[in-house]
Amino acid sequence: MNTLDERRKKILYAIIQSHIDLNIPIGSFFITQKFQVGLSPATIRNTMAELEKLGYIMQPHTSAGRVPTEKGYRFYIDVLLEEQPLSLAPELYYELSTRLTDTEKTGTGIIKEAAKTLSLYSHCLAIVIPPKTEEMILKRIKFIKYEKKKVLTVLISENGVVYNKTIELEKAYSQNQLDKASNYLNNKFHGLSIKIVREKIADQLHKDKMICDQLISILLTLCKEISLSDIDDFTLNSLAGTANLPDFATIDQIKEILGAIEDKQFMLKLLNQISDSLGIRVFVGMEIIRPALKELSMVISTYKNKKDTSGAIGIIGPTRMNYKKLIPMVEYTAKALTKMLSA
Amino acid sequence: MNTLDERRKKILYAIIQSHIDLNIPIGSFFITQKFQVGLSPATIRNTMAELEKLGYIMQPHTSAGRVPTEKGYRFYIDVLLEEQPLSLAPELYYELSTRLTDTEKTGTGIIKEAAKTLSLYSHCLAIVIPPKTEEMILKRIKFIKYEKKKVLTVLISENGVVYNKTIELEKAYSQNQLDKASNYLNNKFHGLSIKIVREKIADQLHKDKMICDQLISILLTLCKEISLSDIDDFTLNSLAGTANLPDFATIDQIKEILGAIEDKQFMLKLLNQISDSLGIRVFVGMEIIRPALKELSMVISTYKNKKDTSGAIGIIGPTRMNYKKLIPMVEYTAKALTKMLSA
DNA sequence: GTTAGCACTCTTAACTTTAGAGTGCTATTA
DNA sequence: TAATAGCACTCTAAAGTTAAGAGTGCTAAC
Repeated sequence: MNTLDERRKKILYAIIQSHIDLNIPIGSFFITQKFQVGLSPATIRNTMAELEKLGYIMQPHTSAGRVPTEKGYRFYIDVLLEEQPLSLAPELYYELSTRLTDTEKTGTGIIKEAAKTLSLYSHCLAIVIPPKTEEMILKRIKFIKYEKKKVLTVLISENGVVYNKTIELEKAYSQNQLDKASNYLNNKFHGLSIKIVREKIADQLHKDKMICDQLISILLTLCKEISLSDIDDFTLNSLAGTANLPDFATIDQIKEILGAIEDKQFMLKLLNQISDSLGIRVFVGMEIIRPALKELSMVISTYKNKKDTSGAIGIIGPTRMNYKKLIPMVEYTAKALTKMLSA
Repeated sequence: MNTLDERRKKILYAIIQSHIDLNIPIGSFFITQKFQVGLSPATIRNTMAELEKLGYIMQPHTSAGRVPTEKGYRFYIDVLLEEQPLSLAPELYYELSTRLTDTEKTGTGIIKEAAKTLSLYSHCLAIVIPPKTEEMILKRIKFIKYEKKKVLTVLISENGVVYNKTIELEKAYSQNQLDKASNYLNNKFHGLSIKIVREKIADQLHKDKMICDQLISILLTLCKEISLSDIDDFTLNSLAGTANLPDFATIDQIKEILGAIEDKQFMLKLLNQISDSLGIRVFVGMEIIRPALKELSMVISTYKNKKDTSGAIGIIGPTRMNYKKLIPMVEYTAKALTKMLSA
C-alpha cells in the first residue's frame, strides 16, 4: 500500500498538509509556490492525475484543485507522518501537569480534567471512556442501606475513581449485616478486580466458616448487580464538560455524536476495539460507526492505571483536522493521565 | 399594562399564535382567513399599526407581516394565556408516570429521567438544577477512608439523591473512627438539613459526653467542607443526557448555553431567583442573562421534596416556542417530580 | 522526462429582473 | 363615524444573466 515513489509522496503530503491548513482544494500552481519542489505546475499536474487514479485525492469538480480522499488521509497518517518526528505543542506540557496535579481531585476528577484540557487545546470534542468497571481494581467497597431493601454500593478503585450503584436486594438486611459484608469483601478481595471477585467468591465463601448464610446471598447478589451499566454518565459528563463545542460540525453531526456516545453498546465496542491495539488509534471518516459521521475523524488513545485495564481518551473532529498537532496531543494526554492515575 | 381592548387582544393573540405555529411574519389577510374575526384585512391593518406603535409587534421590513416583540410575548404569556385554560398533551401523563415509577432508580435517577422525558417531548433543551445541598435533608451519611487523609463522604438525602464528595482531613483517622462519626451523625441529625446540622453541631457536641475529641474535629471539618460545590456535575449531566439537541439554536447559542450552565454562579443565581417565586416562571429573551441568548426563552419551574428546599427543572428553547403546550408540560413535569420525590 | 502554452470547463460572486406578498393611504359605504 | 374596498407603493426572495478567475488536460517544444 505504501508503494508511492518519493515525488508522489512529496506531492501528496503537500496537498494534504495544505488542505488541512487552509481548508480549500489545492491546485498545482499553489504547490509550486508553497513548497520548493523544483518542479513546474504542469509536472505536478501529471503526478496529481496519477494520485487521483490511485484514489488518494479527488477533485470536487473539474476545474478545482484536489482534496484528499479518506484513503489519502489514511496514507498520510500511517505513512507520511510516521516518516517525520511529531512535535508536541509545548503549552500542553505545562497546562496538563498543573491541571492534573494541583487539584486534590479524585481519580474521576483527574480524568475529567484531562478531557477538558484536551478539548480546550484541540478545539475538538473530547471524549473519555472510563476504565471498565469489570476489571477495576477494588480499593474499597461499602454498602449503605437507605431504604428497606435498597442499598447504595460505593466502589472506590485503586486510583480513586468512585462508582455509585443502587441495588435492590431480595430481603432486607440491617446496616450491621451490610457492614460485615463489606468488611469481608474489603479484607478478602482488596486489590482484585470485580471480575476476579465474582469468579472467586463462590469458592471462597464455603471455605470460610465465619460467614453466615445471609452474607453469602448478599454478596452474590451484589456481585451480580455490579456491572458495566454505569458507564454512560461518566462519558457524557466528560463530553459536555468541554465548553467549546466544535466549530466544524453541523448540528446534525453533533446530535449524531451525542447519540452515539449515549449508546452504551457503541462505547463498549469502541473501547474493546481500541484497547486491543494498545496506544493511539486514528479513525478516519467514522461512517463505519455511524453513517452521519462521514466527515468526522477520531483520534483516541488508551490510558492505563497501576493495574487496571485501560480506559480511553481522545477527540472527535473534522476529517481534515490537524493530525500533526493533535495526534501527539492525544498521545501525550493519555500518557500524562496514565502517569497521574498510577502515581 | 394589560390595557388592550378586546379587538386588540384578539388580533395580537392571532398574530402571536400563528407566528409560533408557522414561524413566518403574519399579515392582515392571513388573519382573516385563519381566524373568524369578522373584520376585513384593512381594519386589521389599522389595529396592527396601533399594536406596533404600542410595541407589541414589529415588521421585519416594510412589506412584510408582523412578528411579536419580546413585549408581545410577555403580554401573550402573562395576559392572553391566562385567560384560557391550558391543556396538557396527554402522552406526557402516561410517559412520565411510567418512566418515573417503573425504574428502581434513586432520587438522582428520577430527576434525570424527568429531564430526559421533558426534553424528548418538548424538543427543547432540558435543564435541571438539583436541590440545594445546604438544605438537603439527611437520610444517611457515611465516611469511607480511601487514602491516608482522604475521606469519601457519601450523603443520601431523604429522597434518595446521592452526593459524593472527597475531603481531605488534617490528620489521618481510622475507618473505625470514621464509622463512629457517621453513626453519631446518623443518630443525632437524621432528618435535618446540612445547614441545621452545621448550626447545631457545636452546641450538641459539648453536651454529649460520649464523643471523643477526634470525633469533634472530624465532624467540624466535614460540615465545613460539604458545600454546594458539587452542583455542576449534576446539572450538566441532565442537560447533555437529552439526546435531541435543539433544532432552533445556532452552534454559537448552544455553546453559550453550555457555557452559562457550566457557570456555577449563574445556576445558583437562577435557582435563587426562581425559587423565591414558587412555581413556574417564564423568561422571554434571555439577554438579561447572557447577551448571546437574545433569541432564546426559558420555561422553568421549581420542584420540591418532602421537606427539602426546591430544585428547578425546565427547558430552554427559541423565543417563539410553543408556550401554550410547553408551559403546562414543564408545570406538570415539576409536579410529577415533586410527587415522586416525596413519595 | 519536463515544461510552456493554450483552449476549455466549471464555480462563484455580482448584478438584473420579476413575481408576489403586504402595506398605508384615500375614497367610499353602511 | 367606524369599517371596508381599491390602489399605488415598497421590499424581499427567487430566478436568471453575466463576467472573472482558478485550475485543468492536452499538445507541442525543450
